[in-house]
Amino acid sequence: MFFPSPSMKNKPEKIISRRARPAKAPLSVEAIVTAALEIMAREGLDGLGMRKIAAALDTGPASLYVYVDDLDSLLSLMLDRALLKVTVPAPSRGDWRKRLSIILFSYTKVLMSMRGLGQLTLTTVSTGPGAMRMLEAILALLREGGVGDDRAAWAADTLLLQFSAIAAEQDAHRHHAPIVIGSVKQALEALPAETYPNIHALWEKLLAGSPRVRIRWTLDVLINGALSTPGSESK
Amino acid sequence: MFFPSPSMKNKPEKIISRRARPAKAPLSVEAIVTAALEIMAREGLDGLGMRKIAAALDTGPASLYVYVDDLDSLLSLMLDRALLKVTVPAPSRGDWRKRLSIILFSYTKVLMSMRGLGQLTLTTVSTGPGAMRMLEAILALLREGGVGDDRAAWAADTLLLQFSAIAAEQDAHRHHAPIVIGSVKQALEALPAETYPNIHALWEKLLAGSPRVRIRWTLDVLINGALSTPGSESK
DNA sequence: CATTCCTGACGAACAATGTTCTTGACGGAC
DNA sequence: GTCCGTCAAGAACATTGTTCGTCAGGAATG
Repeated sequence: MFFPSPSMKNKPEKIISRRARPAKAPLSVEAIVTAALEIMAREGLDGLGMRKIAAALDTGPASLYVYVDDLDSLLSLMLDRALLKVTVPAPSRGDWRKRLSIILFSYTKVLMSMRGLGQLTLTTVSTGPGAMRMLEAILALLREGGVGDDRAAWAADTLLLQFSAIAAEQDAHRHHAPIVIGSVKQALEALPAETYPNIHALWEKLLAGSPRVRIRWTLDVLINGALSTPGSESK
Repeated sequence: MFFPSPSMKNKPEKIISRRARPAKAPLSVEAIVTAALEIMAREGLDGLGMRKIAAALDTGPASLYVYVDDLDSLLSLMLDRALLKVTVPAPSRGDWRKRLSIILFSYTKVLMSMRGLGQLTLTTVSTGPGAMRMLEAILALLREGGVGDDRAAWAADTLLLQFSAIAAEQDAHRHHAPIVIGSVKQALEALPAETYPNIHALWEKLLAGSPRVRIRWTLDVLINGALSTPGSESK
C-alpha cells in the first residue's frame, strides 16, 4: 500500500496519513456535514466543494458519495443541521406573539452566526427535522393567535422567506463580498437626481442595515398586516 | 480557412456557416442578451451557459467576452432587459395604492412570463435602467402614501423581495422542476401527524399556489402592515 | 496608393467543477 | 478457512467559465 504506484502523478509528497493520525476518524454523514459546515464558515458558500470537503476529511471526493447523494442534498443536510440550533420557546415564555418573535429572532441569529448560512437558505430547502420543528412551531403559534388556516400557511411562508432574505443580505454585508455591496452602492450613488429623485434621496436607507431594528420592524409589519388583512375565505 | 487544419479534432461536420446565412448578424451586447434570454426561456436558467449562447450566435465562447465582462454581468443585463417590460402607471390611473398594486402585479406577471426569470431575480441584482425605473416609482408611491422615509426604503425592499420570491416559486412550480416540488410535497405529506400536527393539517395550503389570490393578499398584508406599524424614528 | 495599427473574432487551452466507474481491501458471517 | 458485501479511493469523464495568443480586416495615417 505504501509502495509508490506507477500511476502516481508527480507529487511524491510525504505520505503523512493514515497511521500518523489519531485514528483516521471513520467517515459518516455527520462527519461530512460537520466538515462541510466548517469549510463554509471559513471560506463561504462559494469556497465549498466536494473536493475540498473530501480533502478536509483526508480522502477523495468519490468516498463522499457513499454517504451523500449529491452536493445539493449535502447542502440541505447542512442547513438542517444549523436550523436545529433555533430556539423554540416553551409556552411559559409568553403569549403567542412574544414566542413567535423569539423564534424568528433566533432564526436570524442562527443564520447570521455563520458565514454562508444566509445565502444557503435562499438557495436550498430543507425538509429535515430542524426545519420541520421550526415550521411546526410557527404554524402552531399563528393558529393560536387566531390567524385562519389559509392565512397561517401563507404567513409562515412569508415570514420565513423574509427573514431568510434579511439574513442573506446581512451575510453578504458582513462576510462575503464587500465588492458586490460596494458596486450596488456605487451604482445607486451615481444615479442622477433629476431622473431618480426618490432613489437619490433614499438610497442610503436602502442599504442601511441595522439588523435588530429592521428585523423588529419587519416582524411587526408582517404580523400586524396578517392580522388586519382578511383572508381569502370569500373564495 | 476552409482547409482542414491539422488541429481539428475528429468532427468533420459540414461547415454550414458564415456565407449561407442571411448576413451573420453582427455581435453586440443586445444580440447577446437577446440570444441568452431566448435560451433561458427555452431551457431554463440551468441550461444557460456561455458556450450555448455562443453557439446560438454561431460563434465561440471567447467572442462574447468582448462585449460582456462576465456571466454574472450578463445575467444582470438579462434581468434588466426583462424588467423594462414592467408597466409603471401614470398618475391618472388612480391613487397611490392602486398604482402601487399595478406595478407589483405587472412585476410578477413579467417574472412569470418567462421561464427562469423568477429564479434569476433571487440570484442576481440589477442596477440597470429597468430595475431603477421600477424602484424609483415604488419609492415615489410609498412616500406619496405618507409612508416615512425609513419605512419607505424598507418597505420597497420587502415588497420587491417578497414578490420576487413568489414569482420564483411559481417559476419552479410551472416550468422547471416538478421533481423538486414533488419531493417537498412528499416529504411534508409523510410527516407523522403526532409530532407535527399543524404541518400535517396545513401542508397542502403551504404549497397551494393560486398566484393571483396570494399575490393580492401578500400585497395587502405588506401595505397594511407598513401603514399601521410605526417606524424607527425613535432612533 | 501603401503601410501601419487597432479592434473585434476565434481556436485552443487551462483550471476547476460534480459525478461515475472500477478496482481493491477489510471484516464479519457461514 | 473461505466467501461476500460494504466502504474507500484512484482515475477518468464531461462540462463549466475564462484567458491567451493569433489573425483577419478595415480605418487611419504616411
